[in-house]
Amino acid sequence: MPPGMTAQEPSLTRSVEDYLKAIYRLSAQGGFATTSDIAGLLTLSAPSVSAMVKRLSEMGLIEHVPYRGVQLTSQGRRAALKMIRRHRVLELYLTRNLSYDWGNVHNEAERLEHAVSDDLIERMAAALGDPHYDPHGDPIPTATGDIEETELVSLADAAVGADLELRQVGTQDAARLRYFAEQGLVPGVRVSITERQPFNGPTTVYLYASATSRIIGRELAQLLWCREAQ
Amino acid sequence: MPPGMTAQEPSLTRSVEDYLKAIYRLSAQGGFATTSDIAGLLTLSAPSVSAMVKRLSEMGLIEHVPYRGVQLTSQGRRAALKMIRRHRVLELYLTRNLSYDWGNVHNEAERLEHAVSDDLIERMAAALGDPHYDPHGDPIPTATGDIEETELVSLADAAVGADLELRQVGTQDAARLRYFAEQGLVPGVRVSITERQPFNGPTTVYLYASATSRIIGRELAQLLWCREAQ
DNA sequence: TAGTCATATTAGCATATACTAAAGCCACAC
DNA sequence: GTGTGGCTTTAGTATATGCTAATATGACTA
Repeated sequence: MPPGMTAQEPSLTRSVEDYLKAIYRLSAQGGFATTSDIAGLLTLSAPSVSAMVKRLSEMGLIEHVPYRGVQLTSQGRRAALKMIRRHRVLELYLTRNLSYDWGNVHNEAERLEHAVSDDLIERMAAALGDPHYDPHGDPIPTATGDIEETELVSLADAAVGADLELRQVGTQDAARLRYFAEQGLVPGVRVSITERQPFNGPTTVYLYASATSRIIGRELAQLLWCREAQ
Repeated sequence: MPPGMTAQEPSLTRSVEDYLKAIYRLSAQGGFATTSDIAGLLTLSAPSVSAMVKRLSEMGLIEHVPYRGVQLTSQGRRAALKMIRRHRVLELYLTRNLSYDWGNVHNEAERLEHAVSDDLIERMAAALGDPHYDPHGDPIPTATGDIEETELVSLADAAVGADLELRQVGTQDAARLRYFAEQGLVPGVRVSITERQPFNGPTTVYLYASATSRIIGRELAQLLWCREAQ
């Protein structure tokens, strides 16, 4: 490539963009995103994910360790952050300028983020005064792909009623990790806190993915680090 | 279907939506849209169009007369007008609220029109004060699918520099029709007037599709009815 | 009226993406 | 240290959409 020329990012398909976003979320803490986690997040079958993982790997967007999982390459990370910027700028624009409320805005942004041009996103960002946070308080990556790390809160301390995304499980203990996995409490899942008993009592959470609830004792809840859901 | 329930329009793919729009434009004067006209407008091969025509026909969106061409059914026309409404509302919104100029706005709207929800379009239309015309002066169909017919101007009278879409050929004479077809002057093509000789002289037009120019005498130019290009 | 040529269609194939069913691998448990 | 169960991958298939090459059709021309 001649000097002074920037790499021409190939335009990605909608599916590829969705996979990259999912992998970004699942591996944000530096670990691997597993096939079944991705399948769960995108509501796809594991074999479909396996096939796509192979393609993404050949495209240089992810690193794949068979039977282990995947991580984004810097190219993949850049593409994922671009989609997240698009999503969050769109959510803020639709909320501020077209009276969407937080509940409706996600699906609209989810479709638009694949269709808008970079130019339109920058125009929207400029119209909003180059914002740093979306309507949910999540940080908006810059156009150059930098993002502020989000603070995490443990499930034991988060407010009742909060919509959360589980980001990190704060233990290496296999038994506990297995128990969490059995309960569907893995990084990436979205939960809502429905109740908490007084005097350091258990927290009750609703899992959107399975439409079921879980009661979690304080000791375990303190291990589940979450952030406000996107 | 129980009374009081409205028909659930199945969501169409991006390709299908593009075909319906093209067929609408090509058959706006009541005639048939031919396979090769559609292929030319969408820059696809004729066999690809043939295959899609078969599918659209089975879906009840068009009527197909083999070796003749196609026309929209009322269902297909409704879908086409919905896309045209989306396109024109988007163009106006982007122009008015995000500083797009007429030259840039078409491509952006072309992609967004497949991704926006009805809800978003109605919010944009409301924010614009329920407009009746897009930035090019073309009428915007209503949400219920009504559209005002556009005025046409003959190529002999349109201003030099105008960007036009050929909509209707004002003769039944076979020799003239054949000549127009040979020259690529068929309904749906987009042209720009580059020059006109004085004293009722010929008009020179540039055809975008073939990137060539044509010099057309006044008698023939008067038969070519155009509208401002979308 | 018959031949020729443009246009339309069919045949055969490619790619991207999804699925289910079957087989492979790994790691915990005993 | 081995076995079993769960997760991953492979095999085989389906759909939507595109292409080129070959064939079919129909309409003007001579």
